[in-house]
Amino acid sequence: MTSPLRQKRRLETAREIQKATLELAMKDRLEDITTEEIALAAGVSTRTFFNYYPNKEAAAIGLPPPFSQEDKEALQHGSGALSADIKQFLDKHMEVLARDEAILRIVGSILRSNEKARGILAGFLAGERESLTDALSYRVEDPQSAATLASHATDAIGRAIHLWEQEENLPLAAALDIVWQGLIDASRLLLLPAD
Amino acid sequence: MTSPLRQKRRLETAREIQKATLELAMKDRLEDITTEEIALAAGVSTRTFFNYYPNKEAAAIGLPPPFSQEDKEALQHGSGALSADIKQFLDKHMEVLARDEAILRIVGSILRSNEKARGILAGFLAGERESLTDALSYRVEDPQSAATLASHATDAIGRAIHLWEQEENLPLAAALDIVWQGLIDASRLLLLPAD
DNA sequence: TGCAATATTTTCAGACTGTGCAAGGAAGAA
DNA sequence: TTCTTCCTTGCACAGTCTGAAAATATTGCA
Repeated sequence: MTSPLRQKRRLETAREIQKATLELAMKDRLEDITTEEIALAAGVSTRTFFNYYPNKEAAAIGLPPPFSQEDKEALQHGSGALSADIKQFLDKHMEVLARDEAILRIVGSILRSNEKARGILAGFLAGERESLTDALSYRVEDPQSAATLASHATDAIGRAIHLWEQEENLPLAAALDIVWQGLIDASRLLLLPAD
Repeated sequence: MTSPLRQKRRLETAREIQKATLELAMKDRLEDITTEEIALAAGVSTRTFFNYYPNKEAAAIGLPPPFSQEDKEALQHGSGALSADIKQFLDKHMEVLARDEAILRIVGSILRSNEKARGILAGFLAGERESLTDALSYRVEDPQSAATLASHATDAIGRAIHLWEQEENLPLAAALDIVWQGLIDASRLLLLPAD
């Protein structure tokens, strides 16, 4: 059994390595940095680096916050309008993401140019989406609709981050508001009959 | 200038290499195959392999068909209900994908377990999504809605393929129909007020 | 405190990936 | 044919990642 102290230390080291990775990646592109440099900067051996992350792209992404169990349950048992409840769920998650804006920005820029990093994040998001689908299945009978909504939700987060990266002085929460409105409008458009 | 003949030869070789990659990947997992083995099986040198694809994951994915320019223009200038026109656009694309069902199935299974491959495909899809967003911008004023719809569209394709992989005897086109219906239903759910 | 058990980090060796470069070969153009 | 261009190849080399075992550090407990 791993003691809580050790788990905490592990998380700290993981974060140290991510920090070192991102700092180096701000000067050079991630591709031009070697794992050796990162390990050196983080103060661990190369082998230890690989004990924490399978590759430097994963190190750059770090350990993104998963959807909160509590929030998922709240969504599951919510009784408001579905769209309002989902929006609230996303707001909560955005709040968590906003705690590490600096990291989010750098990771975002890396994701834009690095396919491998995108793939790793996509894998993580697929898992999150699945867990969200499960939660939504309690409120939506049709599995396809539940899956669609979960997909819309993770998508909205991604697009909100994208918008926030582009627009100076637009807070994350506000970016989500805009994206969300776009989603609602798009839904309306999809239900519109021909002119 | 590259002569048409050479371009054709190049495409053929690219396909040969993909074929060799997929054949080997059907026995072993892609991770356990070396580029050397693939090159040998494809009858080219390792160095040539890397002239065609930057890595074995890209070789497995090959050159996925992009959205047809013609179809995008038809969507752009279409005058039917937006949802019907998008659906038709997707139907057309699915038809193209269905021409290589065998490859699609193997690639699908690889994508499920291989992050790097996912990343490569994600990058490709991001480009396609962008071009679709441009096309939709002619019919939808709000950029967010256009981006949302484009995202929904590529998403639907992905989910349709996923469904088709799971359900025995469900044609690709039928899978898209189901997924699309889920999308429409989800749109309706999002516009619903609280109970 | 100090020992034993356990977890972590490091060292080392080695297989595999991916690129630059220069030589050789094949197809198309003149 | 001869020239040109593109493609393929072999070779060398830097970098990635893994397995195994030795060296350290941490924890729980006497």
